[in-house]
Amino acid sequence: MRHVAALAGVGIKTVSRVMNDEPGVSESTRLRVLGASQQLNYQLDMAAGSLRRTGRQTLSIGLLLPSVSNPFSGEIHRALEDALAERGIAVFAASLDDDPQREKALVSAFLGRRVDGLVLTPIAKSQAYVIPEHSRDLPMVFIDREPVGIDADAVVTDNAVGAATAASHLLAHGHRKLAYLGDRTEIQTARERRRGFIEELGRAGLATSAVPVREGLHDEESARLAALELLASDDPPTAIFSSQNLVTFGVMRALKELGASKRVALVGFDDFTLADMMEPGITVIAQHPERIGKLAAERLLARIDGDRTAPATYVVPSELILRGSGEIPPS
Amino acid sequence: MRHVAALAGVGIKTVSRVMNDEPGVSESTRLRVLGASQQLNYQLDMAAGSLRRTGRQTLSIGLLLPSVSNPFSGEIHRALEDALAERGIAVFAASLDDDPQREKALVSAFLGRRVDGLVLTPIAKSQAYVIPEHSRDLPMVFIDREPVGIDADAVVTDNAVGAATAASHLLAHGHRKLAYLGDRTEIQTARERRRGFIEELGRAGLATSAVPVREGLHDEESARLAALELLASDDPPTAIFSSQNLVTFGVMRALKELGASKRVALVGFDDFTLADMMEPGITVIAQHPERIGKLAAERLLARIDGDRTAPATYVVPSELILRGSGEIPPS
DNA sequence: ATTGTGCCTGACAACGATGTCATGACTCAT
DNA sequence: ATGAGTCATGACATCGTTGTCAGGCACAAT
Repeated sequence: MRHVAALAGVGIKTVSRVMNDEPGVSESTRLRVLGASQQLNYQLDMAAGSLRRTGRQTLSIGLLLPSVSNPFSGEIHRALEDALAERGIAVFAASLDDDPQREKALVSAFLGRRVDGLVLTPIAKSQAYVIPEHSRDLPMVFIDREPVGIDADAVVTDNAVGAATAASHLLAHGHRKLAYLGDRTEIQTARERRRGFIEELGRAGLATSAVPVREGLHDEESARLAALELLASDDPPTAIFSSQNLVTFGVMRALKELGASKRVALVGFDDFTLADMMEPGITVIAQHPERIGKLAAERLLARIDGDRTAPATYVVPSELILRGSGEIPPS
Repeated sequence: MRHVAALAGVGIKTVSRVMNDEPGVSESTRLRVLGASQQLNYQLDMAAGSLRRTGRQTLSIGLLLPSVSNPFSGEIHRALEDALAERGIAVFAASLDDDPQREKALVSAFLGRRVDGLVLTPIAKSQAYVIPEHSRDLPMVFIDREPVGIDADAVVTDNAVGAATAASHLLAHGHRKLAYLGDRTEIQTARERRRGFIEELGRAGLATSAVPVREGLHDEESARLAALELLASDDPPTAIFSSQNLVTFGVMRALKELGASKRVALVGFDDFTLADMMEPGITVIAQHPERIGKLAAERLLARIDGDRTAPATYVVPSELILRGSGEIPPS
């Protein structure tokens, strides 16, 4: 900036005024400064600026996702980015990989970079460790799962309701022998989905203790094996609910292997590309990651703008999408 | 930092030393400072630090992708992140959306944040606008496509070779009537893939002028329509090569509608989830985004560490994956 | 007693910007 | 001509940190 000032023959403060579009600079000096800055290819240093600037904003936020390569996370990321880009806010994104220690380390890395806010998918057992920052009014929105040990904004899918919808859909198609295949129970959303599914069966008068529940499935292969085992039992289910994409894929593989794709009903939680191109099409409870991202961005911006209302949890409804696999009648 | 110093009863420079693990601090003061910093929940301000620090690194880089919600981009992002995380480098990620102006604006936004390096997917017709920064030794690696108007590092897939492999694979299975469905020709990779495909047919002695080429396809629907039209012609192709995921999906839909999935051969460029679960499985030329990301990270780190060798283009080989659709013989 | 050698330690300037405030030049009404 | 008001401008302190350097202390060697 000094060089620009020298070249334009003005004080550095005047350069600062021009670069920030502040009033009180005559048109002629403005042009002179602009010319000099272009000639030197000068660009304002945002970090240095926010050091002194009142409010001290860095116009950047931190985003913690299960993995940036996960399509669901990608959609959230994209929606957030779009909402924040309008305000010139850049996004630091990082992957957690189900590692609670990484969660803390990354939060710390973002804090050290003085982000204006944090959007995070909680992984660790408790998020109490960010209480100091939260109390200091660092804007913070949790997504996908509600945080534990801290009262903060959260944006989540109606997991239990969605799973219950799946259950009642299968019941309505005449199924009485249903099975639940789910992810690890440490994951809050997995627990919620199971609860919603089982409770709905209970409301319909089914002996829920007799409903096969297979949990702890975190990849395609374990889900495939669990489904094969279930379907090979004496009294196999006529309908399966899978609580997550990878589990759904595993079940699909098992059904295909057994040639049972058109005989056993399947409803999966989470939509996925080409679900409608499968044979049959896969009926799903779709989440709306783009709405989650958008809503999270809105909440975060509101907090950044000084909203001090009590934290709340915002629920984004899921949606049942009929494609065939969920409408197969019991055999 | 002042507060920590005051609480610990030391000078701020000593606090700085402790926080940066510099030598020359007695164990007793070190503990006192550490205690005070924890009590105050103090965290170093990286931005302020790098302002003064020699080398002036911010430990953050900028990453420009077609879209963070695109799975291919997501894989690259993830591989980059993993390689950079070891050095404590954080990643600003942003989506370009095929908008050349956005490319420039985002580069500018990252420069203003004084990133230590840039990894970018070029969209604009020329990347000459970053020459000033590149000359100033700002590390820069282009991915997926080679930049125009600037001599800089690039990491790309062997697009032409991959497409040629697809062509020779189909030829080997006896096809003589092949069609090419491709993306917009403004996109360098699309042109390369077409070139590789057509040239290979030429080498095999086919009259390439007779090979139907449909380009400018950028989404499923336009690809579907193009495929339908081709297949409804007097002399329909017995094999189709699609140059990109969305185009492949469109072709798959068209084939399904016509009940021709098992009659017309199909090879797609780019792998995708569940490709093996389709009926038949879809044969593809798979790219390796994770290798692209890893290699880009390595090049960037080398540049950051002062490597001044001449810029080069690194080619990541693609891979033919047989799944059935590409092995259908001509009818 | 003096000098030298390490080791800790803190005062101070500097990084690149912005907030505050004083200054000088004008204009305009009295 | 005078005082008030407006406008453009730059000097300077400051943001939170690190680089430089000098000072003080303890201990060993002379």
